[in-house]
Amino acid sequence: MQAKIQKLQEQCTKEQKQASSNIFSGVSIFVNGYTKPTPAELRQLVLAHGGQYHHYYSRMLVSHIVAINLPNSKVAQLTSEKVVRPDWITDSVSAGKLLAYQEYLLYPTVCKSQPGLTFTKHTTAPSGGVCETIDLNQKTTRSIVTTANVSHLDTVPTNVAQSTTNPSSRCIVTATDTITSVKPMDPGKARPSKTDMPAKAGDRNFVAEFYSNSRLHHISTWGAELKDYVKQLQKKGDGSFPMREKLCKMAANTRAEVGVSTNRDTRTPPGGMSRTKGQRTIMHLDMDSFFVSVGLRNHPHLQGKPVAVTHSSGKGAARNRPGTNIEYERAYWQKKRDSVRGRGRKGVQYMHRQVCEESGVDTEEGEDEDIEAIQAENQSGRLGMSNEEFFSMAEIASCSYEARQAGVKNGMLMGEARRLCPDLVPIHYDFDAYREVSQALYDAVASYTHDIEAVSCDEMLIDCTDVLVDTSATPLQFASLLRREIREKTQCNASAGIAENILLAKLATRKAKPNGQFHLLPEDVAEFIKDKSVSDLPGVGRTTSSKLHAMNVHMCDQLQRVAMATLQKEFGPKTGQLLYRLCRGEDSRCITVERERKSVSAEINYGIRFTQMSEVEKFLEELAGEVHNRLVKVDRKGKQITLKVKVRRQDAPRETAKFLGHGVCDNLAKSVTLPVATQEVRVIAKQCITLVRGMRITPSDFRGIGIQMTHLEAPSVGKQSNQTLLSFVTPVTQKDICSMTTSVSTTSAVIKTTSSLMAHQKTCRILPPLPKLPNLSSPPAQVVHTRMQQDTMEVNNDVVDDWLLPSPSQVDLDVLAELPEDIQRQLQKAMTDRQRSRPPGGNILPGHDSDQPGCSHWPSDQHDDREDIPVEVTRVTGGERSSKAESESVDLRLNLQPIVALPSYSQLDPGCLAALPSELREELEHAYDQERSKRSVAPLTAVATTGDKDDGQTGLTEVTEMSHVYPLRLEQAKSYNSPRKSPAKSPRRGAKAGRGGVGRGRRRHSPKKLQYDTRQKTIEAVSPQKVTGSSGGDKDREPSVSDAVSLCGAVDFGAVKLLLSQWLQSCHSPTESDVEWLATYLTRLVGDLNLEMVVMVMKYLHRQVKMKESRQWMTGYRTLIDHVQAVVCSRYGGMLKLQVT
DNA sequence: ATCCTCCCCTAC
DNA sequence: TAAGGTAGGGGAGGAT
Ligand SMILES: Nc1ccn([C@H]2C[C@H](O)[C@@H](COP(=O)(O)OP(=O)(O)OP(=O)(O)O)O2)c(=O)n1
Ligand SMILES: [Mg+2]
Ligand SMILES: [Mg+2]
Repeated sequence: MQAKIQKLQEQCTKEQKQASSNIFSGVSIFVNGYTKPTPAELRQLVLAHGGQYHHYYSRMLVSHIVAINLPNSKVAQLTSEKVVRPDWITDSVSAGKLLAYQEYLLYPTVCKSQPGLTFTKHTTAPSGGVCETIDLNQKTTRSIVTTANVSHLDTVPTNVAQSTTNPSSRCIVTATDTITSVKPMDPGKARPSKTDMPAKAGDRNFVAEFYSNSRLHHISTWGAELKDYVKQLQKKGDGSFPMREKLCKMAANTRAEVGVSTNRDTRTPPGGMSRTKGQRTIMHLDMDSFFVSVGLRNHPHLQGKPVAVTHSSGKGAARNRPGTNIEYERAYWQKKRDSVRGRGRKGVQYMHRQVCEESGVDTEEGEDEDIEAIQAENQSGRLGMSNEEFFSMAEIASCSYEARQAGVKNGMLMGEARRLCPDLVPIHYDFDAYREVSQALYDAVASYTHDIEAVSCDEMLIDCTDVLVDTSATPLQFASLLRREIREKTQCNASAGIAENILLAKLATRKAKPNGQFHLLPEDVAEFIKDKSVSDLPGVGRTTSSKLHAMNVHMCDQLQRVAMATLQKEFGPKTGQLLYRLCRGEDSRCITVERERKSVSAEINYGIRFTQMSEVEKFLEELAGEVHNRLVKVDRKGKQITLKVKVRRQDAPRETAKFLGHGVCDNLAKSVTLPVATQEVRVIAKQCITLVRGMRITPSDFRGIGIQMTHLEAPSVGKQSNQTLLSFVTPVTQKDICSMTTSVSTTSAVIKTTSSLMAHQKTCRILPPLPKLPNLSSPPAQVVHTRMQQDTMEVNNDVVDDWLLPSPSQVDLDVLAELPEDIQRQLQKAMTDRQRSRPPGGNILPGHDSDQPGCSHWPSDQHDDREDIPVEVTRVTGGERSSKAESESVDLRLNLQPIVALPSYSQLDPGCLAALPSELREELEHAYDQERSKRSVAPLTAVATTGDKDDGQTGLTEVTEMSHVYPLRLEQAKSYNSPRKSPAKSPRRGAKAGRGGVGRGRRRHSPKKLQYDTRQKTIEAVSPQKVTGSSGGDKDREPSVSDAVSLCGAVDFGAVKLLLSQWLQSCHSPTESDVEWLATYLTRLVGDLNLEMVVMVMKYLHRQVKMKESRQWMTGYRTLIDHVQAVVCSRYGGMLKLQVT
């Protein structure tokens, strides 16, 4: 403590010495929240010019508060405070004299609604240190300033401290200290100029900066590294473990001392001698509150205190950044809550549930959405100054067991944690140290055995069977030894669980923690597992446990009573069986080494804020570089590139609750399969840029971006004449190269075959025939082949694509470059040839791309015979943390490319066809006739569109679906059914090739807008709220169709559909009020127990919306889904089987 | 059946 | 302020 005070004082005096003027003499500032310039810079300025700076607020000491915005509360308490903008400081410095602060008041006219600071009226800090106010007796730091009440305690030059070998030389502060300030100007660190800009994507070095601060990135990376490390150990090890001698001795000593049958370990056969044959002994070893334990080595005085590792400084954040609307996110999560019943969380006991209400949720921790909600509630709540005011959206990576007693959990937001545990002390990350401790942990164990599976940086599984046989030690002896060694080496505690399998070992560890060990014996398993919550089972997470929950299954013994068949039906064969076995304590998995890597990816969903598409593209290049590096690191190339994007949801506020967080988003994914695996940044970047352009997202709406490579292969294989190939490309101008952003793209299936064939036929150097597309009369391979015999070499940019080949403008030369040269030539020939035979132009989209020379896409508004050029597929999924309805993926086909074909005739279920209304069937058959005659196919949407126009009628999808799914049953106890598509679904429906896509083009051609009046008409509904029979016990009841509820007078489905169809066509996007109206109508239907109608309406909407390919419509539809599910849920305690996809 | 693709889910 | 990554398992549903 003294040391700290001294340091602080030194720091201040030192800086004061440098005072260059005295303009701030008598001025003593406190900076609230984030400012520009940063508080650190303001501090420097003020100190440099004779003023004083306080790291937290004290009315006694502070003459001016500096802020750029203040939370919406407690203005009344601030009446006498001088709250000024930062430019008062800077301007004064510029002017060389103290300017009148009145000109710089943040709120010149103080009114009642003026936002106020979040601190209490009173000030407790008595001692007026120049720089810091430190009160050793002040226990409740929170009573001083809530926005700055606790900050990291190791803020005193951590570098200095850490570079010191003697930990005790580090700054020491006891937990009761109220030193809460000194958000550090670490002398050693070049912080100041770095931190003054928000870390936004696009900033120089953002990617590196982000990753270097991302705990999840770190643990992920380390996990992989350690798996690899173990692999290497196993490969290189000679099987000798000298250290085992120690264990041998230990075992021998114990036997000598205690005798075989008296220690606690008594029932454990030493050395596994009496172990059943084939039975293994598994030890699970896990560091106790890992990050905290490591961090506390530098803060021994914090031992025994509630501590959390977090980026939060401990100051409250500015709550009301301009543009934020926390209420929105609150509402969003609230809605989710309503549509997901009883979501559970690990370690949270299920509480009794009434229908769909979520009693469990309130106790649910670690859910950022809930926390956001809670924070928002606080926000709108009372003005109280206390601790609850503390606001931070920073996540807690790890918290000490003391903190856990208060309910704090890993992953929880700091704001929420501080509500549960006001004394929670935040400490900084120390990634280097974690990594070192991890290594020490692994090394310690590895000196005894290599039968290890790396689970994570703080955790591993050990198959002890051999060691124990070898040393005649008991498992607990081995555990003790390991833990002792780990503690000696790392000064951190580990706990160990021992059992006959992985599952039980993990459960045993949980029981052992903290700093303990537990051997679960086979005879105790049944009793042990019985009253474990199902969510305690590893592999049972939020979704699964909530499904189980809905089946009224909470404890393992309850789960044991569910038949295997039931579980498999509900969860799938594997998962069903897994659950069946897990709840019995059975687990036959062996500890494994990392097998072949299957994917490599990099994504960033934080700090993504763009204004220009060019920034997006630049960022993609950076990310591509990252992916490239990672591919190189694992020595792999990838053939499929997937671009994952988070997009701000249409109605979400631009400013997220969490600073620079991603907020409520739609998820889009788009992928391309290359003809040849690649590692190249340029290739990856270009592909991604092409993909992202195709998504047509407003740059400012990006919230997250990721690139994933799959279909990995070893680079050595496909790597031939690279050099020459590159030179082959060289003649093409730089401009050309840049503009050629799209690769040869066809369906994955097609490509896959193609490339495998290529590999096969490498020797003959002839392009393999391109495989037939499904559903199409084959574009004959010979055609392609023939064309390739011709010879021309020019590459022209403005070409139209052909049947199978992409347009040259879409060929990525880098990809091309990876092909064998002969093949390249053939390709080029083929393309130039094709180019001659087709007129150019006509496929350049208006606007957007037209200004970009090489960026022509497949035409979107025309479908000629190009259905076979399946392209990338874009998908949209509901917001992050998907749940139930929201999690369903939606194919929006935002990109223009996808052109869709009818399924091959033979694929049609004849019965299904027969079941269609005659007009529809005729139309469908006509479409097939057309296909047959002109070798091209009427796009499915043509059919769908028909349904659209033809209002009395149902479209194909709907009909088939209805006939299969109906009667749509209430899912009551069945909402645990897979949130995904219903198994009884029409096979047509899901057909990827059969969806959306074309509808867009069509629609564009005939935008016949039924105008506004139509919509208005639609919007007034009639509702004689006639409640027939009701709730209790009518779940099994056949929902009765009632004609009492109408939408604008439309009662039967046909009429309703007509209205809806008019509505859908009348406007580009639905207005909120319209959606609300519809929601009201649906609510009434539910009230009328007319669920059948609800389902039909929803399905109709679904189908239409899908074809609309509009995010706005999709969002509207989703809103309705959420609404309907919530209403149905509250009424019936179950959910409808509705599709969001 | 068995493959493949596109996701969701889970864990740290 | 805040750093919300990453990989594998597996289900659904289509193709073969
Ligand atoms: N949501 C999470 C969970 C974990 N971690 C990091 C910090 C943890 O210290 C480390 C190890 O995770 P554990 O699940 O092992 O948790 P702890 O080691 O912190 O606690 P314990 O193992 O004692 O339960 O991973 C994280 O950053 N975010
Ligand atoms: Mg741990
Ligand atoms: Mg762990």
